[in-house]
Formats: sequence, structure tokens, C-alpha cells
Amino acid sequence: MRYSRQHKLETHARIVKRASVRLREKGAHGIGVADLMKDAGLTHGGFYAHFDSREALVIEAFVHAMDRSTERWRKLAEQTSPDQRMAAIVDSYLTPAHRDDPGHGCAIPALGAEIARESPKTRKVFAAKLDQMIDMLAAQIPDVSKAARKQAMAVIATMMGTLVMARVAGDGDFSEEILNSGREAVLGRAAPSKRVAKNTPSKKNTVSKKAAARR
Amino acid sequence: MRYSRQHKLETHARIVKRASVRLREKGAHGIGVADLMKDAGLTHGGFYAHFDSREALVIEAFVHAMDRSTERWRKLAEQTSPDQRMAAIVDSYLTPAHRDDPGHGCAIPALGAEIARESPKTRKVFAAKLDQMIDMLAAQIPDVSKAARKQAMAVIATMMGTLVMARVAGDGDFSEEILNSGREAVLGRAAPSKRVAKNTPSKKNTVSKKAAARR
DNA sequence: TGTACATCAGTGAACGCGCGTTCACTGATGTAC
DNA sequence: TGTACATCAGTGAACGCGCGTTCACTGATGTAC
Repeated sequence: MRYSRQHKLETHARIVKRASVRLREKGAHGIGVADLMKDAGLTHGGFYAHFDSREALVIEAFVHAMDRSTERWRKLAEQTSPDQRMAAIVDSYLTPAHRDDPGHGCAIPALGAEIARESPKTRKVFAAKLDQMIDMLAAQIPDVSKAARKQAMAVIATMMGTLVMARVAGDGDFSEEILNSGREAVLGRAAPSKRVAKNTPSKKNTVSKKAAARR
Repeated sequence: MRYSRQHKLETHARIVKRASVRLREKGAHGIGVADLMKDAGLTHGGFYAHFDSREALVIEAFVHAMDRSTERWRKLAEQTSPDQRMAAIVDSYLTPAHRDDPGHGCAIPALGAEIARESPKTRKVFAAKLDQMIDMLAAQIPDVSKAARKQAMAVIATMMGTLVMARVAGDGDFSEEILNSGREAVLGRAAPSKRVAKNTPSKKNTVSKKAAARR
């Protein structure tokens, strides 16, 4: 073989990873196969050595994004005291940085509505990952399991709905107002309690890409 | 003139009305100019006698959808006692019928994420309509105006987020569970208090298109 | 009132373009001997 | 160990297709006289 067995797997993973960013930024139909391959440092002709179809990549990219989000929540929860876990997750979610960088953020507000219109196959994969994410969040709630799951669903719905609305509103006062209303609704308070000078309003791009990616 | 002045306005309105349904069903980029015109009983060539561009139609269609939703809420509120108005709106929003008929439903869960990626012009029109909708809902809350507006934002965020997730989940138990969690989160209870036998689970298409359109 | 003309909403062919997908080919490297 | 061959990830031209947009034309009807 020309390349080691590992090489192809790495290339495949790189395409998926880059695509998961670009698709969240541009939408499930917002960027073509050629540009996605270029983004991974390849030409479009090699695409079908890695994927059966464009849709197959969209599914893999979506799964990647959801797994990363869920894992991020898990890690954030691990390093936070049990009674503060939910608050830590919500505070990290409803930020101007997350709003302004959909490519490295949660896939549900970025792609949920579009995925709901895709084939049943795609929709079911998305639904399974959503289910996992709900369970992950529910596990952070010290409560009876049934009620915790319902609460987790409502928290995710409120967070993603808030983020979509904040993105529509752009980055002015209206957008900040929306983010604050979401935080208050979920946590019963507006600003995070721990961090200092978290967001300076009406100053764009002060948060580095790396910092945003860590969300 | 070949047709009365009224005729062109009526044709224009018909294109917008039909497009607002089809775009909510298929997404902001999910249906082409030719099909949209066919849907209004015309051929694609005449499109540019009515609109400067496809984007111009998308904006008009979106405004139409938002105005209709806001107006529907207003009417529903009028014929409900003040303390029941919010509940009436939420109960009419978080239903399987609304989930299964995006074409006649709220434009935010259907098009919000996509509009957030459009040109600033399109986004600003959407944001202005969202602002109106928030004020309309806030007016139904018997509270200090500032708090009411924040509460209205959170209610809309939770409702639209819940609907997007329910649509991703399809129409099974998982989807019903999501709808219930949204209702409980907003109203503090699962099922509507007034109506009888509102939804029979796992029976599709029992709600007529007309009935769904009245939402 | 009757007639000839002007208007313009709507038609349908055509355009340039970008898309997803296919395919013959390349050439670096793993493998057989 | 050294050499000849086989493999196959990746290349780039080409495909058929549908898209948004343009444009010359049509023909029913409003209007001027």
C-alpha cells in the first residue's frame, strides 16, 4: 500500500473534523464537496474514496460535533462541584463567544432545523445523539431520574432556542438581552457568579478562536 | 393595462403566501424559484416582474409568516381570560399538529437558524419581526414590563427549541416526551387543562390541514 | 358607442454557473522474491 | 539486502443536472379618440 493503514484513517478523520466546523458555520447545504475537501487540504476527486455520498459525510460530521459537545460537558461537569454543574454548563453555553462562533459550538442550534428535514436515516442518527446528550445533562441533575431527564430536555431546548434567537439578532443590545433572558430562565439569575468581567458588550472578536473552540 | 391594478397586487400576495408555506416546509434554500412560481400557478419567467431577487421573496415570505403568527397569538389572547392567555398560546404551540406541519407553523423553528446565516439585511428584517413577536407575547403577561419582556423571550426560546428537537425526534415517544418537557417547563404542567382528548399518540394525520393551519 | 392602439403581466427558451458524482490516471511506497 | 512489481490514496478533467436570472415575445384588456 502506498500509505500506512493509519494514514487513510487520519485523513478521513481530518475531513470529518474540518467538515463538522464548516457545516455548522455554513449550514448542512451551505458548502460543497469541493470546498470541504479543499478545507482538509485535498482535491474533490478523492472524496468518494472516503464517503459513499455527501450525505454520509454530513452524518459523520454531525455525530462528531455532538460527541465533542457531550464530551465537553462531561469534562466541565467533572471539574465542578455537583450543585454547580448545571450552572457551569449553561454559563458556558449562553455566551457571546458561542453565539459568534457556531463552527465550534453546539450542533443543535446550528443544524437542528435542517436535519429535521433530511432523510429518516440522517434524522434518526441525529435523534440518537440528541438522546445521549440529554442523558449526559440529566446525569448532572441531583434529582429523581425521570424528572431530571425532563428537566434536561427543557434546559437544552431553552439554551438552543436562545442561541438561535441571539444569532438572528446579531451582536447588539437586543442579542445580549436574549442571552440574558435565557440564563435567567434556566438558572434564575443573569450573570455568572464565579468569573470576572466575562463579556464586554459591543466589542467583537476580542475572544480568540482558540478560546472559543474550548467551549 | 392588461389587468386591473388590483390584479398584480393579488398575484404578488398569492406568491408570497404560498412561498411562506413552502419555504417553512423545505427551508430557506430548499425550493427553487421555478417551483415556487408553479405553486402559485405561474411560470418562472414572470418572477422578476414581482421581486428583485429570490432573496427579496424570502424576506417577504418570512415577514408574512411572522405577521400571521403574531396575529394568531393576538386573536387567541383576545378570546381567553388574561390569566390563561400565556397557557393558551403555549398549548397551541407545543402540539404534534404544529410539529408535523411546519409549513403553517411558526417561522422561527423552521427558518431561524438559516436566516441567522443570511445577509445582514435579511437578518435585520427577521430580528425586527422577532422583536414584535416578543412584545406581543410580553403584553399577555400581567407583570412589570421589563420582567415580562424577558419572560416572553425565554418562553419563545423554550417553545421554538422544543419544537426543533421534537421535529428531529420525529413522531414517536421520544418526540412526545420532548413536547411534554417543554410544556412543563413553561407552564409547570404537562397536559392542557381545558380541552378533551387533545392528542392521541402514535396516530398520524388525524389532524386535518385546515385545523393545523388555524394554529 | 365603437375602434385602433398601447400597455405590461405572464410565457418559455436560453444563459452561465456551481453542484454532486464518475473515471482514467499518477506515483509514492508496501511487499514478494 | 536489493530489486521489480502491485497497490491504492489522491488528482483533475469531465458528466449531467438544476439553479437564479435574462430576454424577446404574446395577447388580453385598459384607454384615447
